[in-house]
Amino acid sequence: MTIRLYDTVTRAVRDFVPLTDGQAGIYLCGLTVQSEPHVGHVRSAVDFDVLRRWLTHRGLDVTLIRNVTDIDDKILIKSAEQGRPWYNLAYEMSRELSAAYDALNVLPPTYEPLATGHIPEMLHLIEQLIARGHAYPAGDGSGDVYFDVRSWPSYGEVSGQRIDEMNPAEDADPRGKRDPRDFALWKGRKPEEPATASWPSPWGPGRPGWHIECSAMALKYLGGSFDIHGGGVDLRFPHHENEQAQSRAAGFEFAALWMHNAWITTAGEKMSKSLGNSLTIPAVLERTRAIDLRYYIVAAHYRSHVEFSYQALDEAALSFQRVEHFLTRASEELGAVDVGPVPEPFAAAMDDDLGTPAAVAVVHAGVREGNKLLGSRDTDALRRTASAVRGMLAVMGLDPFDPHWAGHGSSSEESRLHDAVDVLVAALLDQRQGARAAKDFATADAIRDQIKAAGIEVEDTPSGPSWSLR
RNA sequence: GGUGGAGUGGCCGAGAGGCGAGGCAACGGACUGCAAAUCCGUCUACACGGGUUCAAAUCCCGUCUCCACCUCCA
Repeated sequence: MTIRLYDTVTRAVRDFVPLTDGQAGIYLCGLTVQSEPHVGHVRSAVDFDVLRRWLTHRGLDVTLIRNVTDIDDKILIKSAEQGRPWYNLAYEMSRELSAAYDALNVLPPTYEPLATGHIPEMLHLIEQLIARGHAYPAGDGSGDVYFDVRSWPSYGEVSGQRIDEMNPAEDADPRGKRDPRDFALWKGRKPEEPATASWPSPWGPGRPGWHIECSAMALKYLGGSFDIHGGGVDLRFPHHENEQAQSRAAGFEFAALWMHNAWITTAGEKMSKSLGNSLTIPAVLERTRAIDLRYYIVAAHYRSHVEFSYQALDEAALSFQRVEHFLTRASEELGAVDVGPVPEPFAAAMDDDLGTPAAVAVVHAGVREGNKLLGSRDTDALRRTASAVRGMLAVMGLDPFDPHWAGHGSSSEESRLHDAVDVLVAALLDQRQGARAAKDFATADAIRDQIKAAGIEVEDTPSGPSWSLR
């Protein structure tokens, strides 16, 4: 059993060999909390949650650090537009983001550090870089500090770009840079920026650049070398390129392997550009259950670009509900079904660079097999199959019996409502059964239609009729 | 200009030299009083043009189209 993962830097699938036996350290770039999270935003959290769960399942002790960038140009600009403190905007959006993650059953990371909580670590790292000759304070009195890309020969290794081939930002203000590609480690405070958004430093008051934040937090919580660094493909350049350069230039090994998830787009465009807020997580969850949305995300390979559409989402929901329906039927027949061991083909698919599409196909094969066993005498085989299906779903964060899902949208009030509806529907179904027994099918069907009109589907099973919301 | 990726059946989406992923939809059959659910079956696809090979969706050459990144967007 070897887990193989695609490494962006070497552009190949590699055997995953933990730096420390039995452990895995993962740093995942979280979001800049400047607006409500949309479907695209949560993909990396969901995909890396699946990675984390799988590594854990394989017996590794996983440390997952996912940061929150809570100070940044956009936060300052937006909060100024909205006439409120930047930290209030960042905090509110951070809470929205946590709620979205939680709704999708993304396990909390080991720790979720805030950029603003790690200024001393960043300052220390910048000082190390200056001491080693890889960074310099701007000569223009701005208080900025830049990384010197020309001083680091392997600059470009993460994104495969060569400095001299890069499109120089021709309209960009060179400020005090030696090379236009040099990036800010520290940004001197500008007069129009709020005093609360600056911290003292050896180069004057200011705030950290984006890239140094992640390096400092990764190094603090995972050490100088760790196993996996992840994020969305867009972060490859410049963010991850810069993280790698500055961390290695400071003398650390940094990440052994880089993973990047692909985008979810709408109408061929980045979600952030299109349609304003229509695809925010709260908006999507108004019409689609969170577990169905998670299935939609997980059923695609993490490195595949997904073109979001409600039609595709609804199809995915039907597909998942088929799986869920089987487990419901099986547990009605067997009583509680355990989270069982996963079948070998499933494990092989997951080991192969998190092959969730193939893994999902194994789930469906199990469902088909299980459906054949429903109502048969072979309850042992049914139990084995059902618990395997549940086990596979659990490791993808999609176990419908996970109490986590019950915690969302199923309050005790809702469960009382369910019980009340059950009594009423059962009474109607009794009437229908009576009509059926008397071969009065017109009445029986009228009752069924009446129930259906209320949005409830009736299903006749060997053990009698049952109902479910449709 | 540079870097990376993609084009697969009605739809979504895997795979990456030879055994028809899977799902959704449709159609046929079984089951059912009729349905629903379920099972069985059908729909044999890989942008285009060449080439390599016994064998190409998969490798090579060329072409077209699309996307992302090179701007502090997951």
